[in-house]
Amino acid sequence: MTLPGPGKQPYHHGDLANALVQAGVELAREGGPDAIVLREAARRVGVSATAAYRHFSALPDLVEEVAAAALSRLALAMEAELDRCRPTGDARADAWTEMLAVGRGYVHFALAEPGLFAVAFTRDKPAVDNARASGRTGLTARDLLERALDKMLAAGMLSPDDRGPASIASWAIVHGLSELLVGKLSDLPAPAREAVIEQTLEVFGRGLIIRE
Amino acid sequence: MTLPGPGKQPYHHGDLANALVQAGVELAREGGPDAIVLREAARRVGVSATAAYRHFSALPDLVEEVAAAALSRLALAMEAELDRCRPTGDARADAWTEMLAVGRGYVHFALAEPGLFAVAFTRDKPAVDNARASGRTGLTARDLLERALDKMLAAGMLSPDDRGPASIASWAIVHGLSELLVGKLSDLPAPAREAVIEQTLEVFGRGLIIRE
DNA sequence: GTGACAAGTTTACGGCGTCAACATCGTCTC
DNA sequence: GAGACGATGTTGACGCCGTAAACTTGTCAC
Repeated sequence: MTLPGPGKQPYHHGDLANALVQAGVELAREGGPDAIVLREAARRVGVSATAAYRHFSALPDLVEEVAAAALSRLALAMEAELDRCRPTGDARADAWTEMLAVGRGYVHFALAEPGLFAVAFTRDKPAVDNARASGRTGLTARDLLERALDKMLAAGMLSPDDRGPASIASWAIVHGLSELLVGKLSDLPAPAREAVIEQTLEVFGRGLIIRE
Repeated sequence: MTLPGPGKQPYHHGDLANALVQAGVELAREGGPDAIVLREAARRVGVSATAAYRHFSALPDLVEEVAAAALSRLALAMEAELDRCRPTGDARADAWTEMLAVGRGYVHFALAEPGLFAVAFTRDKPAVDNARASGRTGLTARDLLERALDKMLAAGMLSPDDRGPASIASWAIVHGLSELLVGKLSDLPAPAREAVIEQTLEVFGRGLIIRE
């Protein structure tokens, strides 16, 4: 024992559940969903392999928590991108700027944190509590997208008939673009990647915006 | 031993590599990428656990083969959807019909075979040989998409300036829609799902097609 | 025939998720 | 205070997984 004083760790951790989720997030960042390994998370927290079972019924439970944290970080990244928008007063321009920011935030998060992004959309759990999956403003990634679409609608640049379809279509375009850039198109050099993102969002926007 | 006659299996399998890939495809159908388990594939083929190592350097090798097979099936599904198109002679209408068929084939395959679809886009292998990943006509899923876009271009309904961006944008919209419908939106009832697919493709198409 | 090589087998190792049994702590009651 | 008790961690064990090493069986070339 090298550290005297209060260094001796107590028998009980105190906040093991959160610590394990935190470790799980780190593992997910390093290697995606499959890298979330119960024994390794426990090891990193400095606790025995089976201690996690006092807080999670099994591994998928922990993965679900990590997924919620990942979704929250996605929302935070989108909010950060939104913060960089400076409104001009032109409702139409501002609405589209917000829509672009939301989309860019989504895709850039996927590129910056591919492991977390993959965990966030791991499909083997039914539903995630929205409260834990949200960002600073309490809104989820999807909420942020819906809000941008509502502003486009309010600005008269989106047909009411399109409001419904636009919801899933917008999500699909940013999600698909993210998955492709992180996966099959992962060898695109960064500059080309940025161009692709802008062009894709623009082409998609033309389908939404009412031609005047 | 209950079966007499020629039932005694030979020491050498004869076509073990293919048999293992076939078993891997079946496992992937049942449970996605994580369900591809070497020992189980060997068990199903009736061979010892380590026999696979005579044909694959390790598990990721087998997964890669399964992924190629899955991509091939995706292309086949898209070709089948294309076969149902009856050309009208109107180049513009036919081009868009083909585009829709390609997109529908993509999304419907994902919904019909979510496990294979997930394996096809598992991201931990660099590249897949296009020959093995193609369908009946020797074209990959992406090739089929590009061909539809070329026809739209030839029919004058797609601006040459958009031809480049349209490539990835189209892929992104069908891919993102597939991932969402199989994942986070998996509880959508089938009829609503079909409506979403049609509406999404239509909204996206409006962004591509030159407004006359 | 015999020797080399390809293809399958057995055995073994460490890592994983998980269960059952045991240990330690704070807390609540008398 | 004393002691019971529930929540939290630990140890040990089990079966499954991927993989490596050494051995066995079949085939074909000479």
